[in-house]
Amino acid sequence: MSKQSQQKLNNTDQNGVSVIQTQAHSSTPNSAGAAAELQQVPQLVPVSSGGGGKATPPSKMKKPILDKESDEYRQRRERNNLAVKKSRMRSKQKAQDTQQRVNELKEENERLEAKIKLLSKELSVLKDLFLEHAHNLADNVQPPAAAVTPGDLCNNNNSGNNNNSQ
Amino acid sequence: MSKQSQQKLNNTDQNGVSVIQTQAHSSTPNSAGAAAELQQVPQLVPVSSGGGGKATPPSKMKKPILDKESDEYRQRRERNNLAVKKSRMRSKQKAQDTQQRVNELKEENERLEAKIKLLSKELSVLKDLFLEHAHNLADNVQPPAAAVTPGDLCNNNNSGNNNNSQ
DNA sequence: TAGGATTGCGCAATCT
DNA sequence: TAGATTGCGCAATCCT
Repeated sequence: MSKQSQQKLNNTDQNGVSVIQTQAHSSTPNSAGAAAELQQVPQLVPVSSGGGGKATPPSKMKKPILDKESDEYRQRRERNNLAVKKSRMRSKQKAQDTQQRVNELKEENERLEAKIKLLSKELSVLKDLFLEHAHNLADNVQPPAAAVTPGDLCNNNNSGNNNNSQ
Repeated sequence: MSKQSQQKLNNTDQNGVSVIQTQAHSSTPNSAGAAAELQQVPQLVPVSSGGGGKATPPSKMKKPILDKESDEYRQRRERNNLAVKKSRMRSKQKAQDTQQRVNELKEENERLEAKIKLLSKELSVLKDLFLEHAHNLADNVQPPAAAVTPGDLCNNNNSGNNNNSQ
């Protein structure tokens, strides 16, 4: 984390462009409070790309050779810098949100696991109770017909098992 | 995604340092195959920081004034660029992993929810069965003492409820 | 102190 | 045409 003013200048050569140094005007149109100023605007001079004119470009005729002095250039740069900052903030925020989501889901998982444990226990108790009761009945009374067969319950025991296939 | 060579130069002013342009030697010790060459090495000259000597610096006396010509500088830069790339790759990977984790946790959650549903249903059936049976007993036999009170089971019904408190 | 790891930032090429 | 992304280099810090 650092929040220091930083002045940079870079000359990107491209498509045959020579760079000539010029004294800069320290106008600092920076919105952020940058203290130090030291502009150095390299003068871009298009190097003649051979003898031919630039009519009917071979494939794609981009890069009208940007003039780094022009207001338009600076404006474009500034807008882009803003966009970049915005985009990065978003990206960061998103990453943070995703991490948060992981935490939430983990918690939820634990809750669910706990609930499953509880339900399983309840089921188990209930089944034991039922079986015991059924035995008692069998001992004390002779039911004319089979009322409820404990076997049905036993089937329910762990039928829906899930294999952790991973 | 773009993989184009790019030449840059920037002069960072700091702690009172003026920049004077110098003609560069395009030696290009770059390992990466950068086609175009155009070095512009700004000569860094320390501006006298007042009249006092720089003995016993007030706080931190860093920045021995980097010489952008030196091999050491270039080596440092290159190492740092590598480190940066590495760090960014990691960061990206991590973000990806986190996203993946979210997906996995979501799936797991669904599985757990399904299991809970199943268990709940089983419990419900079992309880109904038990209650019915208890009624039958009550109708047909007069138990000397209370054998099992169905109320106990009803208590177990939905005890462990969970509130989604975000 | 040295040196790798992070982070913020600007530029330019692309993408949308 | 313009904003959004993305790769990259620089420098300041952070962290060992």
